[in-house]
Amino acid sequence: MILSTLDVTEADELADSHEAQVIGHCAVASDVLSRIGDKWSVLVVMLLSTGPKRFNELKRLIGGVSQRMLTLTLRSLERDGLVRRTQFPTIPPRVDYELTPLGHSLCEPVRALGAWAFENYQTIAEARMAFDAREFR
Amino acid sequence: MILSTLDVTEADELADSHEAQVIGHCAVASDVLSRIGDKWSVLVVMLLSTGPKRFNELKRLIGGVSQRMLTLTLRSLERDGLVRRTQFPTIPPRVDYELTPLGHSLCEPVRALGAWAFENYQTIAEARMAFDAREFR
DNA sequence: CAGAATCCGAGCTGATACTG
DNA sequence: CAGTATCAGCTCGGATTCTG
Repeated sequence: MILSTLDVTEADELADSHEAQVIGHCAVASDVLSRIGDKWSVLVVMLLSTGPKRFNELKRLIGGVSQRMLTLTLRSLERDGLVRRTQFPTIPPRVDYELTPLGHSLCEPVRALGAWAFENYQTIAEARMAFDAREFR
Repeated sequence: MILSTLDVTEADELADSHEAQVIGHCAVASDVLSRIGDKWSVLVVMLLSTGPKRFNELKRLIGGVSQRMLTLTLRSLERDGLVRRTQFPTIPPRVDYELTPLGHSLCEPVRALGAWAFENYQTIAEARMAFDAREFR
């Protein structure tokens, strides 16, 4: 179970140290990150932040995702209560996906991280090139 | 190459739409997330935010990490310019890891996400249980 | 102490075909 | 349209062993 990485025993053992709090706090942050850190979740959440979308609409917008992965991504977002799925029993079937309030609240910190990424990804790219250049001496 | 998921052709094709910007912006965010969204990077960065640490010191503090994964995590953080590695040619060898200014700047948005996680992970856990309960009807 | 190298199994992923 | 089912390929990650 992902969200119980920090079980009670471990927490108690380290209860006093300052690092324990850092670890505890970050274990939770880490779990959330590994949840939304996959290839598609953030993309989906951010696209849904502008309003409800249908399945194939998302698929087209994202572009590089297989229908299998989009299904799995949406299902796990729904499971975590970030996305609400509404299906209309029409023919052909129609399914809408939209963010829950919880999903919307996630957008803010994600946008903060996105802003950081946007400001620094060139620096990162340069650091990588410099690093890789030193590899081949 | 991770940071070029959004290549120029795609960017041009979608240049006008509003979603294009969402996608473009989020592709970068997504790359960064998939970079730090792995199991250990955030933990390492946050631990280093309190000061330089040695290899086995980090290993002990984190607890559940194999030395292989810690090595790989540190190396890729170093490659991205988030961590500086300093080795002292003593016997036994000693290696210090510390955050670069770039690494420190990452702490802020990550902390924001951590705060969100801390506030909401119980809600998420409940949503999961509710979802899983509905599975078995 | 701080790794590098190797092996190997579990799990993620994409492609493909099928369904209501 | 919006999925499900199945299978093969590949990557990830842990355990173990070896080195300067």
